[in-house]
Amino acid sequence: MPELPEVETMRRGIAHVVGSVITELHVPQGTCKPIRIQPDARKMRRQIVGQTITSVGRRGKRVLAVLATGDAIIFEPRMTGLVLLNAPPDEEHVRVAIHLRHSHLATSLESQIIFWDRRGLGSVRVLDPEGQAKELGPHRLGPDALDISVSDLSQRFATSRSPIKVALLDQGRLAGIGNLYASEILFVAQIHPAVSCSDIKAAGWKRLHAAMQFVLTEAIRYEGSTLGDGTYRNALNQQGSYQNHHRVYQKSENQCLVCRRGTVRRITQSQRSTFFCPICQRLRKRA
DNA sequence: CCCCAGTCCTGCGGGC
DNA sequence: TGCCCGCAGGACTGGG
Repeated sequence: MPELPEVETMRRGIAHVVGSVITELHVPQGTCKPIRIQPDARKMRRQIVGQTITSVGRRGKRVLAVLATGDAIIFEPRMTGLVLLNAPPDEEHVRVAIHLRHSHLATSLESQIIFWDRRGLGSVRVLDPEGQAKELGPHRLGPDALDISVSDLSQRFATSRSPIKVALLDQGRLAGIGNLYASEILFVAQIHPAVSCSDIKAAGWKRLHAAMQFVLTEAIRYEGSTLGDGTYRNALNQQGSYQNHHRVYQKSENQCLVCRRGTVRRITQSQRSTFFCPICQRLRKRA
């Protein structure tokens, strides 16, 4: 389930395609239901083949390859999507292959950006600047979790009466956090996941902000989390290792690593699993 | 506007 | 051995 650290790792993994020219677009017709492609393969091919990639970026949980025309290819992995350089885990779930010529290299190497997706909930779209402003703009997506300031964070959340864990998943408020990192961040911030946003005080927003920067940066350093199903991979089809450093996620019944007294609990919030330590993360905090 | 349940989609593991 | 069901949780949709 790629979240900010996994998507940032994918972005970094394909970053050196900047300067390359797109020579071909393949949309294989596999056995599984096709993913969302916009526009259709023929129009997309017309729009991107022959164009140079001028930058590779990230917005929340999406990877962007921006072309010299100003158009951008937007990869949205959702649950099981991967943005790879060559080497997909298997052929049957390759959804899009973008062939490149590294024209800036004397050797003229060829390679491909591959969008691979087992479950097929992800999408690949090419949007012009107007479409990008509409789909990625501030009214659709909140600020990136690695860019937001403490004051902006508290202002955007404090008026909500939702539980903080649920609110953190709202990409319109804040972009990049998903189910796994929401639990990890709240644990480090020592905030109970069921606390209403409106009950969090200034000190709490400060801790949450610091924990968010800390956990996301740490997770990027370990190239993200490859969970038990082994789906998530970096651009070279290698596993991340942050799963070895999780503090609470999928650690129900484990002893808490910080207080050594509490037992990690799993609860369900908005039909999603949340993990926390009931001793470190009290509903009523620090009287 | 705000919030929640339902939906999409595939692969895996449990129960019988 | 095979089948069905539930579960995983990204983002979107419809309804209260």
